[in-house]
Amino acid sequence: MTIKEVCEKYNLKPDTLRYYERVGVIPEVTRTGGGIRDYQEEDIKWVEIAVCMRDAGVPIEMLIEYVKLFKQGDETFEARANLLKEARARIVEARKKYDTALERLDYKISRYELAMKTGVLTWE
Amino acid sequence: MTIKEVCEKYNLKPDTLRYYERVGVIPEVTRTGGGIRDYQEEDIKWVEIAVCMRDAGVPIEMLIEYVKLFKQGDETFEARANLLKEARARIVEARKKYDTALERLDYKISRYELAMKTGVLTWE
DNA sequence: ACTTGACTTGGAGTTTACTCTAAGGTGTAT
DNA sequence: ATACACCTTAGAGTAAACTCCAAGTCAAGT
Repeated sequence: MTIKEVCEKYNLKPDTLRYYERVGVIPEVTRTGGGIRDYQEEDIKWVEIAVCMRDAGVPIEMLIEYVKLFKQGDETFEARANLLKEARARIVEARKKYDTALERLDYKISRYELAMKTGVLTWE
Repeated sequence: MTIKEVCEKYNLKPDTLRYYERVGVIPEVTRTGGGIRDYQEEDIKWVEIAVCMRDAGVPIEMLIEYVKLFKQGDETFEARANLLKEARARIVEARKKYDTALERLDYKISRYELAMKTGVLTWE
């Protein structure tokens, strides 16, 4: 799979994928004889993880750390698990804040709906 | 309430609050005769909204737009409601991605827990 | 009155995560 | 073999959201 195809699949720009590889968010991608990236299933799995985690706000640095540990082999199972647990905790925290904001927005929107009928905006 | 006190309350830096005011994320804050910020209840409400929305990833630009509309008065109820609805939709979308990431993390973590017992890491 | 610490402004600097540019190589269809 | 689109790298540039700095002002305590 070419870089373009992978980008289309995950809605990324080629520059982003090259950047991910360069800084180590994903391991080195398989290449053709001529040096052109040819993403294998394994490579695509890594892209998928990266995209999924980035979409949940996991910082680049954390993903780089994970790939680093992965490359060090089986000695790092625990370290990797801990890293994932930390990422998990962060996402749970962020999600709580999203819920708070949603509640607040729902209340405000309902007040505006009312105000659009009565002409008067009131709180609480 | 001084800028420092408000910052302590919401875990912000004074520079952040001044920045919010400067770019219009919150309206102008009440000042003492000497020109020093003295946050009133009303001012603090705005800070609270800003923090809450920022924590949910609502961009600065959107908050600025909201304050702009607010300043224009009662003609903008609908526009404000629409803005809030858009913010809401974005947060809902982002939250979905957080849920996906959490599922994925839970699966991975469980696999690592297993691997730490068996010594072998396997997927699916 | 004077020290001390917190406040003010305008503007420059930083961080994170891309995103673009220039100069050149690859590969496939005519 | 010659376009042509697409690929490569190194390195520079950008956007968003702060964050810091310098130079000066304000206010509370002694």
